[in-house]
Amino acid sequence: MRVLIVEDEPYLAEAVRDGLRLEAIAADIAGDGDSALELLSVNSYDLAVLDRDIPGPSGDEVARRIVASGSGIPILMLTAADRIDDKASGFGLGADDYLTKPFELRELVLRLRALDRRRAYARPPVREIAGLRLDPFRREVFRDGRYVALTRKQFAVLEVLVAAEGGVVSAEELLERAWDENADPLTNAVRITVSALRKRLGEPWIIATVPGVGYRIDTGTARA
Amino acid sequence: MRVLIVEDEPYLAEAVRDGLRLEAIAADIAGDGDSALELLSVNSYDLAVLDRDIPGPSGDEVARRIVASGSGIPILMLTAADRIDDKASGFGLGADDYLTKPFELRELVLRLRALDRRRAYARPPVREIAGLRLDPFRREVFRDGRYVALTRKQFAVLEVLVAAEGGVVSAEELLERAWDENADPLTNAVRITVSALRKRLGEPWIIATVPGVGYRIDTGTARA
DNA sequence: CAACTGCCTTACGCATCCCGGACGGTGGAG
DNA sequence: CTCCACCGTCCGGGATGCGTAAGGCAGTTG
Repeated sequence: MRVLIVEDEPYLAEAVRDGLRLEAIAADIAGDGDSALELLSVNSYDLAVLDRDIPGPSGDEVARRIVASGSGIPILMLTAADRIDDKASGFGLGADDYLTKPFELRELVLRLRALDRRRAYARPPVREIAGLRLDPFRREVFRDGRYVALTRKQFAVLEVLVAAEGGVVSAEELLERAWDENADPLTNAVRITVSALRKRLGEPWIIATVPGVGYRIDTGTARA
Repeated sequence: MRVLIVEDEPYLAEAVRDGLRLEAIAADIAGDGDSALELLSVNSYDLAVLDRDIPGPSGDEVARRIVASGSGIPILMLTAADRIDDKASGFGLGADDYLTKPFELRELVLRLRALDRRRAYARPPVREIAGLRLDPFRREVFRDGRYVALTRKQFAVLEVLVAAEGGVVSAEELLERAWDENADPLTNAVRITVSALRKRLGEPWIIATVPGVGYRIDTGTARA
């Protein structure tokens, strides 16, 4: 489990990190909103712990960005006790849990584990590959962070391709997985759907054709 | 915050009560198991502090009853130091925390506050998502802070959708959860209710249709 | 009993999706 | 160069699924 801690007070942040380390939870620290957003874009985290009151973009703003990114990373908000009335707005921004300072490290760990479990069990994993993010639970697809509306068949086909993690999938296999049993083997439905998919997902094209074999998600490794 | 103290030694009980009062925590005292159960049935408490060794029904028995009542009131157990080996059994009976005598008042307060926070988290009576606030207990719904009157069915459906936290819920699943067993599988009651819900909740529409799949709360991640 | 509300079935309009057919483009083999 | 296999894309009709209006039935209230 890997966590991003966004907290502007170094002493507190490091104390939390050290505590989490004992629980085998890896944690990175961002001291302000900008570095938080940068770290989020570079690394992949399972959870985010956000102090609301930080330099640069506020904790609220960072939370909004995380939610909008569609990554589905759960957020635990930290706030000073005297601002507890902000609780509603915190949840409204997409925070999944809330903790008021001062808090016990033990409790933080419990909540983080709870959030991680909830994410892991309740939701099918969000798959990411080559700038493509596919959320089976919400049935949403993002290309480079932008939402892409897909039809049912298009989503089904893309789901199979993404599940293959860049491996080649034959037209027959696509037919078998994304269509029901009684599909005409010599249909060109696959070609049409793939064509539509490419168009919807925009350029650069992310679905590569392997002549005579099938299709695969282009992860860029094959490009010169 | 209101706490029930179950402790047969009057001096200790009152010392604790006075100490808690300074922390703005209201406390009632029960000297034995029977009066504890009576007070629990009459008043509503946020927490219970139980001495294991009391006259009448034991602390263990009282704890069992509290858990069985389904009220979800967290329990902090007190025990003499020489019986610390009972710790496991105490937790087994549903105690949420544990303290051995003698203890410092300061520590008791800290633990009570922690328990109260955890309770607030463990069963959030109010769910919030995307500007929607839903109170299952009072059967009330607010959209952006404004009250919205809903019928029973409408509320039930919205409850399921909100519980899914933005995930897609199929019409079948809605039927299964918001209607009783004998629902016609090919009814369009769901569509009618969703339609009415959308109208009641006003614009912008907060329930999105995922064609061929189901419905979900629109958290806004799909726009922008 | 009358009026009302909540709830569901029937029915219909409408948008969208899906796929067969046809056509054009491309690259390799002869 | 010509042929051919394979692939991408446009078009149009049929099918599907969704939204909503209208009416009836049951339970509740005054």
